[in-house]
Amino acid sequence: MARPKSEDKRNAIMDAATRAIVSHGLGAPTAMIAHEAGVSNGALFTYFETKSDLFNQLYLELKTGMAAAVVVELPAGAGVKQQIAHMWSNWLAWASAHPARRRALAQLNVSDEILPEQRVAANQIMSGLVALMEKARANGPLRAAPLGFVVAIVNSLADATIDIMAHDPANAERHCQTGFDALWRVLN
Amino acid sequence: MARPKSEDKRNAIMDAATRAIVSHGLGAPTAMIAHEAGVSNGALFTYFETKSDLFNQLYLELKTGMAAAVVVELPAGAGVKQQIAHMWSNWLAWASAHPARRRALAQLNVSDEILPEQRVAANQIMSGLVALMEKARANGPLRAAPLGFVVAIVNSLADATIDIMAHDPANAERHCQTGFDALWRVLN
DNA sequence: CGATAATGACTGACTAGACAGACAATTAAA
DNA sequence: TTTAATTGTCTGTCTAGTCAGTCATTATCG
Repeated sequence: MARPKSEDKRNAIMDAATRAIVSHGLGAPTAMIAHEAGVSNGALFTYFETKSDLFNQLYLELKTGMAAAVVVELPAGAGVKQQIAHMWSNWLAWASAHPARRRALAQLNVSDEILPEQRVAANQIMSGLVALMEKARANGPLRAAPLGFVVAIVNSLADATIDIMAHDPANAERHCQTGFDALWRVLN
Repeated sequence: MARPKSEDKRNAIMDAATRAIVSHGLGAPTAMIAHEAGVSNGALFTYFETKSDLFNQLYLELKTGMAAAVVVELPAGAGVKQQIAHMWSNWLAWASAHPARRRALAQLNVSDEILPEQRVAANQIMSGLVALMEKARANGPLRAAPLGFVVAIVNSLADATIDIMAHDPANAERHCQTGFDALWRVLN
């Protein structure tokens, strides 16, 4: 197999792309990303066919990482409210710990660079979470609403909460709680 | 004196920019915008110093238009809940009537092309609305939260509702109501 | 009221720079 | 020695913004 590709370098490129997107948007030059990753311009294209390909893979990877973080130590036996609270806390903790990843993901989310099939794949990764939301709203006022609507609402509440936490970290804990209370009022 | 600038052309450029942003993001070439507006490449730069300037003015104009639409026929004497409901209905009606404007505004909102002073100006335009939200949450569970958090939550709920309405127009009326109910549960 | 001068909007070809991706040469693993 | 990763230069393309020249409009004259 001759010289193997290095997982480290791939990760370095991913990280560099994340940072470059935060600071320069999706217009960030590939040369900048490569340089930031400590890799030559050309090497980037041995790991990713095109810039668009890089962004699509990054999108999926960020989303996967986020989904994994959200379900960490989820109390399987606990009630729905407790599970949702746990998920909420994990989610916001992830966003606080990785602000760059979260912001890059937000940019990729609204971009038309991301192929529909990648979005579908990303949604499947979140399926466990979606099932949880499905349970949470089953007997509440949103029981008749489309599931997609519920997911969108939860997402947007999380985004708003994450924003205020990032903006006022001193009261992050309180904002997290406030956000959850609001979420629970919406669902029940 | 001499040939006056045409308000029509300015509007044509704004409209073209709106459409171009929706279809090609903020990377839409100025040449495309000019062409779409039926105006020469150079003329665009007699109306707007730079591309960034165009986007900043467009941002402010879209936001102003939205704010104006939201307060149309606001029942001054009515209770807070009724006023909020009216505002909500106006807001979503505006978004349904002008999907391109709404999507372009969303893109501009998350862009770093928009100068902070423009954001401040935009917020001042929305001040009447913000005052209304302030009243609505005054005795509810969010009474201790920062006003910015409340605004962000309302915004995000509106966005989620607008999305589902756009995606499933047949049930738009019902989704609008569901969204408002959720909003009211959050505020009270 | 013509005629002409002054103004500045308008045109579209042009430029300078940036960028994605290709490639020939080099290096390192197998 | 073979294979493939890696390098950094190179190229063709694209784009924001410029500019010399044109043309519509208004102001000011005799």
